[in-house]
Amino acid sequence: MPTRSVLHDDIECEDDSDFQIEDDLDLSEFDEIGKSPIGDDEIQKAVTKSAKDADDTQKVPKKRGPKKKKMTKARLLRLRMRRVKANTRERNRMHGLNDALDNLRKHVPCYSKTQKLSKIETLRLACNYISALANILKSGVRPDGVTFAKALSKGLSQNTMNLVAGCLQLNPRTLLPESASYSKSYQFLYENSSVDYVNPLLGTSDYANHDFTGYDSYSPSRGNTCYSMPSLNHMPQSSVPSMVNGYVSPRIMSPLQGYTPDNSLQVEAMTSSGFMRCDNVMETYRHNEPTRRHESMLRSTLCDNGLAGGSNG
DNA sequence: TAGGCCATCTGGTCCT
DNA sequence: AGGACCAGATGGCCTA
Repeated sequence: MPTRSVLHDDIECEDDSDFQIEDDLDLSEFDEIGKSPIGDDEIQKAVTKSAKDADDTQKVPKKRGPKKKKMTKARLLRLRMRRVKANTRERNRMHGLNDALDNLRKHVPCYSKTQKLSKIETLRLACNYISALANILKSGVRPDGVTFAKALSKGLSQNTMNLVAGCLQLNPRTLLPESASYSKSYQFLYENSSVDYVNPLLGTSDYANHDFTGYDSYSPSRGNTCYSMPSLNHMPQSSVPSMVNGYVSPRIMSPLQGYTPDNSLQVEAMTSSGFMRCDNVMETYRHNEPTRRHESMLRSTLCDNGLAGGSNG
């Protein structure tokens, strides 16, 4: 049975003589607590509190049982100081925990310095991310963006879901169960495009030299290329990706879609040198249902720019 | 204003 | 004895 220590022992005070300051009390140990020295005011607070505690103990009626240690003011002060030290350690411990959590935030798909994920959402997203990646390894199948986003979003709050959707350049509605029609249009964009689409979160060798820990990585202040996303300007702030990772490989040409306030879909294409606006396909896709004509126009535009293979029909 | 999130304090427990 | 870890309580801040 291990001995156990308590920061506040059961106490019993007998008379005023208990409150003589012990001669052997060495207060020098209280000069520095943990890594951060405590100020005079903190010591004074501790002394004041210990004195109050000592006063309070006089009101406690005596109990039967083994005789408890006498509680002197000095002893109370010592315990109080011990408590202060423990508080400092606990603070530092929690800071370490938070640092680790911050580190984890940088390794999950949705990292933003401006819109920090909460602790619980960070842990949930990390779990989902690990599961999703494990499934990919296990199945060897690369999921489409919507499927991947849904896997990431399991059990997340709506705000975090929006963030995930923004990271993957999806309309947040695509992650809702009742959004089959939205998913459909995205499936078209991802699966039927003749361009070499690469899921932003499923890095390939093309991404080896890039940091995909978060879209902040591509902010101008970090010296990376910054692409504009005009068609996303009207999206709810929580859904706007300040920059989306994964679209930087020179060979990547990806259809990019954004939503206007009336929920219409616009399509742009993007290359390593920036967005290429496909003017002749900028007609809005009402209700997100791209027509054969839209598809054909998009393909021909991409081909004209040497960014995609020939038309598939 | 209620609820979510967070930092901090605190006492209990376990371990060395 | 003392440190690490944990969970409950509390108060502050922010947002819908």
